[in-house]
Amino acid sequence: MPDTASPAPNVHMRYDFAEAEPRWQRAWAERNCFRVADVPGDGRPKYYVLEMFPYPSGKIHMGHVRNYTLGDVLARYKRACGFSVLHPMGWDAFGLPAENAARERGIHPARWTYDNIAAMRAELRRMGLSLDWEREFATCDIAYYGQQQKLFLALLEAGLAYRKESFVNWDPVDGTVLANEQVIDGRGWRSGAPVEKRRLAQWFFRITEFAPELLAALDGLERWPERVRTMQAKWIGRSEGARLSFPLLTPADGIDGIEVYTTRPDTLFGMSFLALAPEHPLAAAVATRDPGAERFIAECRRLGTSEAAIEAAEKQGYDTGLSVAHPFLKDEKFPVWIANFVLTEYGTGAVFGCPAHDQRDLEFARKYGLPVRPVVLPPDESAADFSVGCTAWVGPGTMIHSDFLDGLDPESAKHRVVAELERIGAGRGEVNWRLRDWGVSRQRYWGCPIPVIHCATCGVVPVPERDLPVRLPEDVRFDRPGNPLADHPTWKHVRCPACGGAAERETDTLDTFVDSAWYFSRFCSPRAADPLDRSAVGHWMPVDQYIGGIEHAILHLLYARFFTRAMQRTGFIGVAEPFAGLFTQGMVTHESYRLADGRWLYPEEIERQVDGSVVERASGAPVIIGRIEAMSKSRRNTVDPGAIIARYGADTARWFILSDNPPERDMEWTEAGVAGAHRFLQRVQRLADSIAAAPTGANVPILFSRPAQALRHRTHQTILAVTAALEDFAFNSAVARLYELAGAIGDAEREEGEGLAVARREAIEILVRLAAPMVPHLAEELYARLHPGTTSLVAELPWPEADPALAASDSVTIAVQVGGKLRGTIVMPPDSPEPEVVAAAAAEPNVARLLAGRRVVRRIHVPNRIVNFVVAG
RNA sequence: GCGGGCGUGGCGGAAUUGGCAGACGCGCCGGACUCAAAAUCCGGUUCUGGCAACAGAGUGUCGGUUCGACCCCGACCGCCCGCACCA
Repeated sequence: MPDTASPAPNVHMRYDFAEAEPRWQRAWAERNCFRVADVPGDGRPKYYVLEMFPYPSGKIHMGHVRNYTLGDVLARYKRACGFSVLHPMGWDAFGLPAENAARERGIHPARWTYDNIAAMRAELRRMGLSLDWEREFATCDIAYYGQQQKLFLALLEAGLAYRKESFVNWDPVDGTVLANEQVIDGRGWRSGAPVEKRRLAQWFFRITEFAPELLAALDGLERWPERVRTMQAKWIGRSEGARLSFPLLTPADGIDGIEVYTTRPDTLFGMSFLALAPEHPLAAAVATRDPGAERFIAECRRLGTSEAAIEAAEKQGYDTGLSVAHPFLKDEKFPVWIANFVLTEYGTGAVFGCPAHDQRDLEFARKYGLPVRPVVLPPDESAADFSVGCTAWVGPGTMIHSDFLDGLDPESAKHRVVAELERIGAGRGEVNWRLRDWGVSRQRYWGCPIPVIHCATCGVVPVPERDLPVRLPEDVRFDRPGNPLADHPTWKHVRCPACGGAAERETDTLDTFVDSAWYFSRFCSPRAADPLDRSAVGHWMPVDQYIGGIEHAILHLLYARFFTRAMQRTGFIGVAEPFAGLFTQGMVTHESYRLADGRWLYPEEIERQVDGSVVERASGAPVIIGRIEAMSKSRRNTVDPGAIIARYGADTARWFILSDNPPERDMEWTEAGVAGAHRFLQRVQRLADSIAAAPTGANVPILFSRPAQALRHRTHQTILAVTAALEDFAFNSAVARLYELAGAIGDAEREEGEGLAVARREAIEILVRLAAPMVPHLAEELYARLHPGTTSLVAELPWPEADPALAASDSVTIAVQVGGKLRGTIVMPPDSPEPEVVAAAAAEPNVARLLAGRRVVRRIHVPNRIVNFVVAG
């Protein structure tokens, strides 16, 4: 039997993370370390740190681990710095996968969702995140979506929500409508199915009303990545131009003119044709009596605009036979075409074609033999021989063949022609936006019911306050396609609140992006009887630091910005912008592995041979190492955080994920990296235990020996460096500084001198406390071992402060250059006078050798950094 | 096509923003301990020449500004991301 006697003080106690981590998690919970009030009265400055809340798929993935670790480091650090920190967690719980589970496995969406939440909550708790769990909610809680219905009605009343019939993006696989933002490369963002166009009555949020301020306010979001701001700006898409109308020479079908939007009114005299979108009302009217037009329009619809963008760069058109007059060229008439490249949603759904100065118009004109008339003469060209070949001229120049515009530059010509159009009443200057109103109707069960009632006599009637919330029925069937709410035998049949007659509930539910467009403000007062408590959101909002994936750069972040403004206008909140700071983390990647037959293997199914090759563990078959790419189930290059935490502990997972590289970049998850992180944490633990066991003597020594001083200097410099790194989100640099300090403590173990024991105890304690935001459990454990009997928790301690005297260096190393090349270094007291530094530099042996016999023409001295002798020749 | 970002050892990356390029980690090489291995500890590790001191080259390429450039300017090459018939 091994010796089982109690360990001697200098024998290292093993740190059992599996026992210790849950123990410290309980300790934090018992002391309510992370709880804050809705409206705190303690006068501490507030800091709201939020990570994008997860969809409850059932298991956390490494992306979650990275996201929540980053946020947790920040939350713990800010708390130590004296902030009162709001750090909540919840669940983005409505959505399609729950309905798919219901269809495929017969589980009720609610059951599936809440089971998943329970499983994921346990995994998140195991990570030791400093969350205020009392604020937790799921968006599928009636307490949440019921409040959301109140917000919807407020928006409806304010005219920010409305219903209209329109062409919508229809996802034939998911059987629902998608917002423009949810169509990616012509396909549904979830299903990947090609999107079709359908005409349906839908609910919309009037996000376009805020387009100017959503764009303008981007400039003020200084703590947002430039990338995200430019993406949003492009998405909102402001353009300046003119709207003008072209009268039809022979009014047809009750339409006597066509409105056109253009950003190039200066090229109006270069007009060659007018083109309508296939969905334009006049095109539809023509189609009723022209089978050719009807066929053409049907063909365009079949392809769909987005699909056509991919397939057919080819322009196609159909001549309606109609013509329009020109506002200035009175003797001329221009043909009206239907063209597949004209978008119905942008501008007026009709354009005038100026082939000489627009590439699309040029391609169209060449194909159908339409005239090409240049009106902008490029610099260095002569009007006599300038002609347009197969490339339109879109650059600067001088206006020609343009009557009263001749001689102007295009920019001045724009203003001039707009003024003229306004004078004769044919058009006006107009700003246009790419942003469309946000379609929020979804023909789905597992979402927030839209709280309105359709009455044959009264129209759309809001559900009265007393009848809220509109609760989802629980007894629904998923054995038929389509919306189970519409299919429900009784749920939708109600009395009209206005006239008392028979009426029907709206059966559409809200896009789940609505749920995530305001959850951050609900976290301020999650149990309030109203959607938001004014004083709570007044205290906590905006979110000081929001952290999440770049994939939400447009959709979620733009919707949240809009919805906050809408809530501001309807009086629920006092701020316009929800997120003062935004940090977008990189993805977690991993090598991928596949067998010769193409089958992908999970990392745990492979084995690395001594020669570096890889085989399948079960069969010994050779494995091809694939690309390092984002973890995905289809490539099986995922690593389960639960398994990592079980094997190495939460602290190791956190430490590795922080140490590998800067958090905004993609990181590669490697087995070697995790093992290395784990080794380091064990080393810190051994250091702490040996120091805890060593006597320090009764008193602090009066005199510290040279090595003791050096260690203290390093310790206090580390405080400064780690603090700066954390402020900068440079967690990998913070980690590097802590490695250095651990190395210095280890080195000091081999030294001797007065005060070393005290210096080492100070160093390890500082190390533990600086590492605490990153590895909170180990920090608590080691702090407790260093202070037997303490009742303090590191989670409650203030952030260490550097002693300026100790942090200051008593010497600096100055580089010495000769002719700009490094030739040696000298060590001097800081801020030494220039003559002394230069003299010492010149005396440095190698420098002196190289200066011998050469004329120094100039001496550059940068204090504490460099001396450069510029020599002649 | 338009917009944004990025190019530094075998790898991830650092460099106080114009002042010692390669911190720190991974990997690799060598050593100590061990019967041996693991673990741990110590040392080395940009390239070339040299026992060394040291010298030369070096931050995608070419050029420029500067006493001095990974950093600033110009041109180009490559990679990543976003948008894309937006009139």
